[in-house]
Amino acid sequence: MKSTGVRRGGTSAEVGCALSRPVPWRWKDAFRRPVGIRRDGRRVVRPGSATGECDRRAHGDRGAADAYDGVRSHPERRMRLSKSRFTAGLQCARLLWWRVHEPDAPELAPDETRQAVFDQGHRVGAAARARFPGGVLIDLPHDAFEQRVTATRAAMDGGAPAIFEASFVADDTFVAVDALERRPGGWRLVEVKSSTRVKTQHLQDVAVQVHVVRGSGVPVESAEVMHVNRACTYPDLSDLFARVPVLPEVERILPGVPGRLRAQLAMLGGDLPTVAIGLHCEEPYPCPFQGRCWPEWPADHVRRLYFVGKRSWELAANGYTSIDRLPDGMTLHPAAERQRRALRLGRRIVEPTLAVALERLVGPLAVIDFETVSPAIPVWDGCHPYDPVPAQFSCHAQEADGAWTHHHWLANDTADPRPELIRRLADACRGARTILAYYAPFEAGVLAQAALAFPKLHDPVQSILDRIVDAHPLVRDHVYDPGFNGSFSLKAVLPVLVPGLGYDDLPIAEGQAASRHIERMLFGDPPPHGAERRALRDALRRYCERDTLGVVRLVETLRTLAAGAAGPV
DNA sequence: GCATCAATTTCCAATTGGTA
DNA sequence: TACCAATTGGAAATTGATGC
Repeated sequence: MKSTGVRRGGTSAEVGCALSRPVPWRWKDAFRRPVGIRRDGRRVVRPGSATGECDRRAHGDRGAADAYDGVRSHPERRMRLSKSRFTAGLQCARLLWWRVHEPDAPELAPDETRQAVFDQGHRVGAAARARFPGGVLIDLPHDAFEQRVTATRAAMDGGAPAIFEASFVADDTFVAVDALERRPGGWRLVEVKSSTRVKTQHLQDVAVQVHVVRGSGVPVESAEVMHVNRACTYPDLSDLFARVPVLPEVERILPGVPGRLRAQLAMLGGDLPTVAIGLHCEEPYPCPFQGRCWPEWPADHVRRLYFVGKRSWELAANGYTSIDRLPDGMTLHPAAERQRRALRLGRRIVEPTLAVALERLVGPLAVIDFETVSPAIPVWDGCHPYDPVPAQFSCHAQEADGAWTHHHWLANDTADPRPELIRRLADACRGARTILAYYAPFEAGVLAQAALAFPKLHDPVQSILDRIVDAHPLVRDHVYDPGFNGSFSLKAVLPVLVPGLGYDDLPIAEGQAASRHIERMLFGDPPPHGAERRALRDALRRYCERDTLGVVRLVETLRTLAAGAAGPV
């Protein structure tokens, strides 16, 4: 919900910046229209309200279109839009233009993480089909439009109770409906989503399908979003899906669909359009072409302000582009305030409070890290869709003499990994008085859930939870280095505070990639074998080990910094 | 994609303050 | 005293950052 900037019960919030007495800065003050009305009736212009550089940059065409004149000069193909193109076009005209005119753009090739999301979606889609007995799949090549439409008609005429990938064309737009279900009074259109709830963008998705299906002469009497149901608990998968009727909401959107389709087709007939960058670059989905439209944000740009989120767009639009030029009265998150000070000083800030915070870390220490798998369709007892289940851990544990020993375990088959993992982890942490994890709520949550599923594991889990401490606030609440670029994630912090200990040298360098590889190793069809499997397991071990070693070195660095900060400045 | 936690914002009702 | 606007404070909802 977007803030209107006006509170209930009065209009005076509209004139806040010009009140005669000082008022505390509120975030929304930065976002109101650049021109306000003072209580005395005079117009005021807020500072920095001239055309923002943000807008000027947005016009920064890179001439990419020129390279594709050849594509554009081809004779017009009649069928230009599809369901996914339509929704892309709703997000941004440039995104749609590039998708159509430059389909082989490297930005459009899914990276490992996006591919994993798509794969998960395909598995969910296949499971959804099993919920429609007797359904017929239109199993033809993706781009065989005419044959698919013909096959769909044949299936409808042949009395199929449900048709998967039911294909239709109208208004130069092709859609393939996930499931079209025969009903007494017509047909029910079902859109399958691997999300756990209906989202607003799903409604547009359904709307364009209803428009095209009805435009093909097929009566659509209801429409549903069929999404994954988090309440479902393995082994009972009978309620894996929830089905939500959405036709009333969709009917409200439908009148606008033909105009949007026409506008998109007209836009595609022209040159690359100009669109200002903004929030739509990130919502509802991060645009793969950000690299073409966005400048390289300087270290002091408000885009890099910690905890700023989408407000950065409004700040920039109102002329506030530099963090150190934000008004002094603007209250920031304490870490963002420290970031602003560090940028103004041009150096790292270490608060004297760091030493106090480090006193909590009573040795011997252990540092732990998990890698998890979160299948949309649960596979182990007591699990719900997307529950993260630990399948690998790394632990650096301090011996009595202060030396570090590394412990590690990685699942190797489809058995539930939790009992074995927790037994080994409890062993590894036996001598530790403090157990550190970076962003410990994640590890703690995963452990607590395992104890719920396996009551026998309660005691070892509780013993770990009693000693666990989060390393993340040690950095966020006490240290800022301009090299952090507004992030306190381990991947942002470690290369700055522990130079030389990054992730660049590792074949697997990121948690989501690790998760995807573990899933492939355990459930792949076929799973990797032989040398490939050994290499994969080695890469996973090295990644997880780097995370815990990183926290070990990080704590050492923090102790050195704290000792320096405690002395005379 | 999802979950969690903490921070922030919004909402709503109660209270306070000013004016007629 | 009645009324309205402004302020306050707590609850609920949303957002942002982090993890996978």
